[in-house]
Amino acid sequence: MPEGHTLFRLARTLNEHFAERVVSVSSPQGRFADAAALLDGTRLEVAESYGKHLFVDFEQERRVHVHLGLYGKLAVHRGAALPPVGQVRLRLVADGTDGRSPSYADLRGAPACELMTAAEQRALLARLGPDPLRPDADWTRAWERISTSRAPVGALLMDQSVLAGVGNVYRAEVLFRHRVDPLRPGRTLRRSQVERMWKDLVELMADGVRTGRIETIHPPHDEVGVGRVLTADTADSPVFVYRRTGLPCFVCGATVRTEVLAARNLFWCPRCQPRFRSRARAG
DNA sequence: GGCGCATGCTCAG
DNA sequence: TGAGCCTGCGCCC
Repeated sequence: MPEGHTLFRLARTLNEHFAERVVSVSSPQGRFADAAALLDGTRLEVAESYGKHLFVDFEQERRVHVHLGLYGKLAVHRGAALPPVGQVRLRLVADGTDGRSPSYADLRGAPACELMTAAEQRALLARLGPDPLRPDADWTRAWERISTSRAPVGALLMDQSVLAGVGNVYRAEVLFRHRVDPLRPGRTLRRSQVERMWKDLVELMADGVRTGRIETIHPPHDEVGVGRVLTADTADSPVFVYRRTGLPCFVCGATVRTEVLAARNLFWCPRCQPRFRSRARAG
């Protein structure tokens, strides 16, 4: 599931296998062949993620930018490299002649796999909002965007320039956990509410890094599920509303709904997240 | 086996 | 707004 926690784990795994090692770099599929030839036989220094972006730094200030998009995959394996299967855009191999365990990694299906200069990387990072997985993240930058936007909060949470790393699953789940109407305009939210949602995302995404899965139900109930008690067996679902269209809400029993918002399927409970109405003004 | 959809994002129009 | 990327999965046959 390539939301931010997946990229964070991938960077960590790449470092465990390849950091500070001389690697063979190739592009069996051919679409990254020129860049691969440039990097081949050089030292991979470190991998790092920002939001849903992955950067792999090589010696001589060379770095590869990878974005997995909806269905890109990066598989890392221990052991000697097997012949590539399918369309392998990028392959990294550490053959073990350095005395460490041999490893290899294959990248498939990614919309972005490219060499990037330091200036290009800075420009890309400058477009990203705070990433809940980064300890130095400043959530008030997200608040500044949300509090001044008429756009629905359900669209703002998916906007990587507002928050980096949040995808469709975390969007739906955090809105449910805080009983927020996804269509509510950003600027009608209170600062304290956005702060609570941010802190919840920090914990939920850190859990995602630990487990490798998005699990937003912590039975029998948790403080942020905002003091609510589960009224149904949730054993078959790790989440409250994501992809549960037509099924009963675990808290109130109402039917979970779906609607397209910002070109993506949005899931919510119409009773737990009632439609926001701006306060009528006396006049 | 075929089909359609999916955790994302960019670009053309 | 729609196509594109071109993988993996669940579902249906």
